[in-house]
Amino acid sequence: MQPRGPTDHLFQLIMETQLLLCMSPSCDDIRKVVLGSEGKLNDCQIKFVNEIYKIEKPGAHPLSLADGKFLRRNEPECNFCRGDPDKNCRDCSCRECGEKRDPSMQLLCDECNLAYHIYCLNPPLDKVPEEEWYCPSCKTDSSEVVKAGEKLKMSKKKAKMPSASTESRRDWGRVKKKVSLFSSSHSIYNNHNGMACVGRTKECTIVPSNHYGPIPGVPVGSTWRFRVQVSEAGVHRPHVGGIHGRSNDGAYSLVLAGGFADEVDRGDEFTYTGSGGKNLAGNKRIGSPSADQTLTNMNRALALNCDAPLDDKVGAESRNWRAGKPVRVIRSFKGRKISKYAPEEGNRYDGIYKVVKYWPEKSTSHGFLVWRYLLRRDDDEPAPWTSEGIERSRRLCLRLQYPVGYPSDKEGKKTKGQSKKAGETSKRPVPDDDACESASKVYKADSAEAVEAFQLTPEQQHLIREDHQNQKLWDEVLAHLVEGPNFLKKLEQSFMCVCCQELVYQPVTTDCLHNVCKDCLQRSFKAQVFSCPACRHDLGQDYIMIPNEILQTLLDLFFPGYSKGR
DNA sequence: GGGCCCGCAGGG
DNA sequence: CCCTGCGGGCCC
Repeated sequence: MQPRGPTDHLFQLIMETQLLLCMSPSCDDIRKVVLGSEGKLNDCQIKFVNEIYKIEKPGAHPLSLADGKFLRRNEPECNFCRGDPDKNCRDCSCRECGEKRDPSMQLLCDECNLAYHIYCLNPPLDKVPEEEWYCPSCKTDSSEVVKAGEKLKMSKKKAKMPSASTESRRDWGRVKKKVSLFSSSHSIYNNHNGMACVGRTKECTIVPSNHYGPIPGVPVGSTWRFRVQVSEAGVHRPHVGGIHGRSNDGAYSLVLAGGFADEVDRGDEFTYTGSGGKNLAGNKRIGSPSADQTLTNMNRALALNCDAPLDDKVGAESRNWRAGKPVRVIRSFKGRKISKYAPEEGNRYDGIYKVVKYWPEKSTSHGFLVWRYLLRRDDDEPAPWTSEGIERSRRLCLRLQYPVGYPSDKEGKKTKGQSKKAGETSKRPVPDDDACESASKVYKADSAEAVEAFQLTPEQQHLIREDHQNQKLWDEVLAHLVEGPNFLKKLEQSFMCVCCQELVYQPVTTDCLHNVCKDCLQRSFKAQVFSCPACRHDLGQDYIMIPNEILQTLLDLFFPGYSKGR
């Protein structure tokens, strides 16, 4: 085979990974890691793939870390052993003995990435170490090396293996490696910044980030403990910022968090203050007012939602307020200090509002100019504080969502020093299943009735009947209609492209009845792989890829705007 | 309870 | 790339 470019190498790997997946269905995570990347992986991901390969596929070759590019080392085979499984090789297998046996016992050095059998080390290890590990040539301080018989907790490397739980891998309180030019030791300390500095572990892909209006499947009243979760849900993407928008388009969402004492919240209507004019010196995210605000950036974006020509001098009032662009509004518990409509805990999605007018004014509290906005609610879904809304939230079993795997109190960190007595109310409520115990018990007997069933429009029903090829799949998916919001999640899973792991776009429905993005299938063919990426069924080199327009139309109906993000 | 300041995501 | 930012945990 001729040498190929990096993208094709990636594709080759994807294909091989899929073969692995067929053999080992517990490999959801490698699937995400490998397939979620577009042509290049970061060092971490490469290491991860290497580990999977060592575990799942003895004799496979590690990836190269060079340039962060997605190249398998010594493509197509190791330069030294040419991939011969019977040949010993100290380059792609154990550095000490060169033997390719026991791939799962081979430890990768966190510095040079070379492999060592744990039993080939001197002294040998009896387990894969929990923390970072450095090989004999990289290690410079023997006190940092985990020796045989030392106490070992749950191995980080093990925890990353596909056989481990498929729970989120959020990095609770990140561990930083401090490297000093003058110190030879690999000192490790814990930053313990927890949720302050974590990144997203998921991303909303069913709609693009510049999507106006509700997020499909997220009902009014949905509540998350942390802003990063709100971002993951696609409801309000910035982790910190109050307004999400684009200065030449408009604002998509905002968060009410009581940042300004002179804001007024009447529930169905509220005033909001623009951003900027703050002193962020000292690497701060929120500062004290120190200058006049301007109608630029996010402030301009929000002004563009108003149904009136933009005016950055005196502001403007909408001609027809309902005609303005919709803004998703989230109320944070922090707004409690100035608003009784703020939730007691977390960040709650309260529905769609429109900008009625905006104007500049001198803040009474600090004297600098701020841009002020009046927003008014325009949503058919009942507001969470109305009796109708409360009833609906109950029916939909909405409650404060914590991140998956969020550490519990008993692990200590948080309550240490606070000497909170057992049983005393803690900020951290009980995990999901017990939270609204009494309510869920009532519904347990017939949980399907507990939520509002998802309603299909006549158009959707019609198109589903027309999508003959996917009839069986639709039957399966439609069985989940009774689960309400969960239906869309099921739908998304069922029509996820096995290559890019996103909702299929321009889907080709194969003879073997799988749905793959046309682009993904074309990439496969370009890499000389002519089989169905889902089941390996041979499609033939001359296969004509015809996108399933009915399915595309349906997916656009269910997930408005998602294809714009492609 | 207030000050400090970090990674991260998003826009420009 | 650089700039922005109605978080959040920790230390005092």
